[in-house]
Amino acid sequence: MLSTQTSEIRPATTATMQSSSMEAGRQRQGRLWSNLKEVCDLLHIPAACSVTNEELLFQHVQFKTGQRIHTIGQPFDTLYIVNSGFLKTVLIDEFGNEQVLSFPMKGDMLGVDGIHTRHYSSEAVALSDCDLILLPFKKLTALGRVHLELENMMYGVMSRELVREQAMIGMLGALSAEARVARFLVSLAERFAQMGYSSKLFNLRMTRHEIGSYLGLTLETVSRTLSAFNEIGLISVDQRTIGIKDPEALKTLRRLPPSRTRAKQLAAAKTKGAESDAPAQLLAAL
Amino acid sequence: MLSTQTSEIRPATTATMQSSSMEAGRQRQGRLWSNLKEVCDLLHIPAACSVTNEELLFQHVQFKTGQRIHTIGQPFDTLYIVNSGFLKTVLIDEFGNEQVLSFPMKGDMLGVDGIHTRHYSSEAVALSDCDLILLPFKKLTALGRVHLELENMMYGVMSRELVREQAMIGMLGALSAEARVARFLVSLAERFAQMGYSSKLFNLRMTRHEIGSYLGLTLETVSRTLSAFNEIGLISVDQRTIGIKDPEALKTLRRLPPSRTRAKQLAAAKTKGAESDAPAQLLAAL
DNA sequence: CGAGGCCTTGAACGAAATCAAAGTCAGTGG
DNA sequence: CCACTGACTTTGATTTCGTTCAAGGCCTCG
Repeated sequence: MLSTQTSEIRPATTATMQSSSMEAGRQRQGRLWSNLKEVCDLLHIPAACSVTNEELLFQHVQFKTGQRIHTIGQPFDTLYIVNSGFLKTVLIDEFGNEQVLSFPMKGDMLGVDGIHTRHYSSEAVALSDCDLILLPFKKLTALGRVHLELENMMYGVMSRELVREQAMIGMLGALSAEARVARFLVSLAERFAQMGYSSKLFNLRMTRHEIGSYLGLTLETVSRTLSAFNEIGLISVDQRTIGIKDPEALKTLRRLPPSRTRAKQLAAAKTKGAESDAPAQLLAAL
Repeated sequence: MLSTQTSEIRPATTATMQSSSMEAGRQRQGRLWSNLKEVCDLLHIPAACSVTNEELLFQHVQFKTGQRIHTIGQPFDTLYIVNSGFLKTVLIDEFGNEQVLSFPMKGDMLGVDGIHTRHYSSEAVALSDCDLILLPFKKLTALGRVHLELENMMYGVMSRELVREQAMIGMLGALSAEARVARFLVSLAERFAQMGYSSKLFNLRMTRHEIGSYLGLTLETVSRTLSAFNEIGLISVDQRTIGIKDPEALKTLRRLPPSRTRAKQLAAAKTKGAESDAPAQLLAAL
């Protein structure tokens, strides 16, 4: 487990990754540091950063698999950017049940929920060995007043995160189990592609239970749905190894929608009464 | 409908509300304006605002019931704060179905989702006549660099919104229909209390359909759940008038009481196990 | 007074949860 | 090296909760 966090299946740009991470940090006293430009790049913020200020450095910190980055209620003072590795963020309800909120990976920001009350409202846990960049919040806002790209970055990243959560709410509120799992796979594939890994074949970092929690489903439903996708050829599944076979079908798979589909199905059922076209019904209707 | 947006049942602090809204705006050219302090107060941001700069004014705009504040894809340039009235924000999926994301009211900020892409990613609609304060985003960030309370306010409000959405995700992912409706009522009651209205008796501003969309349920389920709460004395319901009878029970409710019909069914169907402790099951278990 | 939205309630169905039992895999220690 | 352990996954059988379909009532407004 420890050794697999960087051993993606088909790390298409291993060389690139390594060299860029060499660029992206300079060793100092056994740790790594990044400058503003590198931080902006990581966040995909178009930083017309005239000042490649080498004095403006942000420290890295490493976490091992299973370690907690921050816990609920802990006093807030720093944000984190994921430089490498995989994590989960969770809420804990009044009886200890975890609700997974996100699976942050390279380029994501952690800790924003702590700004409001000055205490983190969620918990972040490393699912693999991780390298995070520390952004002390006070320092960050002060710098933001001088380097406008940075200020812009902050607002942009927070807004982006908000939009992401809105999409999540929409998904939980409106989509069927199959559609949720399908979209989850697609978004994972896209994230991997962005990071230079293969979007066709990858390992899940999280358990079925964590996926289920994230998607508002049970682990059995997740497992069954993956098996069903496998059977109809949309993906291949072997434990945590996922192969994406038909990304387009996954993207357009959605809930057996309100009235229209149902009408069709009823009509079909009434006219025939015996023709069960199971595979077809798994696909998006309309 | 138009005349009811300010006529809350039992407007406990009508006088206060009116006088404060007199304070909070000065008439100029037929419109209202607010200064920085008033904006901060509205957002419940502790603004140790030394500079009660009267030159620093933000314009109000009024919307009538049903009017759209912004639409999806529209270019973003301003944020809004709700000074009075009730709204909904929605996503529209690829076939026109609405997914309600929030019901903003006094003190809430709108439009934050537009910062990232410079286009609004949701739509906001007035559910009653509304008075909104305009915050041109460019102007706002520029001012934030001078007035640190304002900058702080921005980060704080965005973080608060993020936390709210996280709680929403947790709710949609983990709670039963009854628990969702119960929490919805509790949070509404709390919002009304904050605004100086009664938290015991109020009118819903939205249809069952909109509530259902917000909570990830059908309108029938919402209606049935409200009726069930009414029957067991947690609330009173008459169309859109809701009376909160037992706020504590609503807050802690997990899963629903087996209704008498269900109890009957169970009794009729089963004579085997005699361990049916229906009354105890009325309250949240675990 | 009639039309159209909105709300309530019932009956039947179905998607996902729950309960249960094997099967797989990684790590551990004899 | 291999058996043991415990966490994770798959699959099947059954149950339940929420949806869907349907019908009727209520309120507002023209």
